[in-house]
Amino acid sequence: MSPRARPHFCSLDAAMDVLSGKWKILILWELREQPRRFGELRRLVPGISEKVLVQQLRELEADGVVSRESHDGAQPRVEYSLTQAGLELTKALQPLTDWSLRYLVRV
Amino acid sequence: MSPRARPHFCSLDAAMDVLSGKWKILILWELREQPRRFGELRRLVPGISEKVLVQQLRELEADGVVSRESHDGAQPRVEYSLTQAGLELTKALQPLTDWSLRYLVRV
DNA sequence: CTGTATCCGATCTGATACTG
DNA sequence: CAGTATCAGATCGGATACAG
Repeated sequence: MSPRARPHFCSLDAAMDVLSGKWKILILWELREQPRRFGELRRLVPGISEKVLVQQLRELEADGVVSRESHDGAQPRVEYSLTQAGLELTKALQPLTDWSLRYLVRV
Repeated sequence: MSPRARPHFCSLDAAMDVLSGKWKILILWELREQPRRFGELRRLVPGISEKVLVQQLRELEADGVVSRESHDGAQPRVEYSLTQAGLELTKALQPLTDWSLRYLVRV
């Protein structure tokens, strides 16, 4: 769950908490241009288990960066997308990506 | 240690790895304006154990964002400071802090 | 003062099987 | 299709004692 039990020492700490989780960055990345269905995300994030995918999506949703929309019919169909906050978050991460390219070299 | 065993999927992922650790953000914050001695950091980061402080400092050092300088005499004396990469990293985190203030409200 | 060495519990992640 | 349930393994962080 998020906010996780841990207290925050500063606002940056709180933001990091939103991103803490092995796959969250990748999930946000896959949602950056369009909504994705659960099954799509499972394919786009190779190696993640269903349990963990659901869990990380729930946390991102609880933190207000992802929204979940369920269109149900004969076949269940659920779409996940970035909220405004989520979109702004991906933008706020750009300098960090640049820093990484400059100083970490390795990818 | 860092880079930790985990493979990275993108450069942002690599940057997040540098910051992953319960106290690293706080340690970087305390080093942002001046070098600090081990004992100072222990006091400035309340609640951290010596073991974990050393560990996180070693990882930050391995990732090239913190440098350690040992001036030894009768009393051991060690100073930690930000490298150029570390300083740039703190700057790259500013938009994330702003995002947090705008969208998370809580601190 | 600046660390090491242990041990332990909490948390996180993964594999697998199953359900509406 | 979109999840839940369960169990196990790995990793992380914390407490404490001790050392150079």
